[in-house]
Amino acid sequence: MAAPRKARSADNGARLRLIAATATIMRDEGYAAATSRRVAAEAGVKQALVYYYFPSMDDLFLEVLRAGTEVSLNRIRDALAADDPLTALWTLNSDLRMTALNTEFMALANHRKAIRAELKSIAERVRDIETAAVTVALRARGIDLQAAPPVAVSMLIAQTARSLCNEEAVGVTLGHDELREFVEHQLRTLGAPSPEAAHSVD
Amino acid sequence: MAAPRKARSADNGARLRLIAATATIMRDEGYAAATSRRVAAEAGVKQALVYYYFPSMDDLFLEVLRAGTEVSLNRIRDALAADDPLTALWTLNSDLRMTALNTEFMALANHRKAIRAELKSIAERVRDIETAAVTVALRARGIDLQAAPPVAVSMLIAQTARSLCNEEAVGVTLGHDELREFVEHQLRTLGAPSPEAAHSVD
DNA sequence: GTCTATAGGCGGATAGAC
DNA sequence: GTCTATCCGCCTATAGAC
Repeated sequence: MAAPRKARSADNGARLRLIAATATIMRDEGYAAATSRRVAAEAGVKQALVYYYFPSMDDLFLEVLRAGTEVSLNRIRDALAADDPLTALWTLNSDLRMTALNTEFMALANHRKAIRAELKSIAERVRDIETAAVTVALRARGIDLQAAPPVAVSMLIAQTARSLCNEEAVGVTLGHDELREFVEHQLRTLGAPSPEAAHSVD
Repeated sequence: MAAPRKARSADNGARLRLIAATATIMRDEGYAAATSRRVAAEAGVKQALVYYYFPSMDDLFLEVLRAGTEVSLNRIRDALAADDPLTALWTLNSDLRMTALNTEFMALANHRKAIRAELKSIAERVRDIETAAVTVALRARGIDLQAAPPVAVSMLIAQTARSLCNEEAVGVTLGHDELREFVEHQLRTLGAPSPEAAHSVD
């Protein structure tokens, strides 16, 4: 917090470049490769500057996580405003680009308290947003919310999509076509709001 | 391969202790903490001995993975031989003990070819075993295997259980009760082999 | 099979000049 | 705000004694 945050004063964007560089290296080579020297080089600055902006490397990792959060949350909110929130949820969590970085942070979170707390907070915000969208969608389809709690349906869709991405990232694809087809079939079946339910919402 | 494998000759179990020590440290502090010095200390030997048994630290990581494989596969096979394979699959993958180590290896696999290949091979063997058990269970329940492909059902159950564990490991529990209850309700519904199906198998 | 010793490098972090 | 220079520790890996 001692380091400048929004102070766009004399800073040439080095802070932002450092955050972006760290994310890139973590994604491509793992958190262990994201050293102060490597991220500085990637950002085009000298190593000591890292410690001008961030008290320690752990703080930098935390900032990488925070920087991605608002962007992600907005993407999620936008996507879930679409016609079919259930399919949107599936597509959203099938995005392979975030997978590697997520895995790194999960691994980090297992051993660093600050990362764990931040990740928990983010995960819960995401879940709240996704569950809200699913609630609306299920209600519009006339589905009994007691029998199929929106939060459970939301998690099922999102976690399944993520699991497929995680596996794909390490080259495992056995059964993926079948599971994708199965899920997408269920989504199509639930696809359109049922007529009688549409009335009951009026 | 130059290092002794099953040579129980004059070795006091140092090799096995090194593998166990590495697993412990990876689980507790992450793969980056599993250095030759730390694992040697944990195993009660000197650092250089690590390089007598393993050409490099990466090779040691690989051996940790391999050592766990046979144990795990047997556990899985045993569990799935139970009365209710679907519930067994759910319980099996809800085991919190393996979670942290799995996460470490997933992260490692994203950046090391040898680990990735080994993990892929293991994952596919596990999937084959689990799918076989699910196939039998679904058939016994008279479920249409075209509409619900065993590999998809198997993945859905296993991956959902694992996702819950992964989240729990970082302290996220929002919605877990609802999802567990939902899944377990579905499992109960599918619980007993249906009478007519039982006949059709005769 | 296990050790001591060491080479040579990279790591986090700080002091202080500009 | 960015740099140079530096401290000091830990790392992987090897050589060679016992």
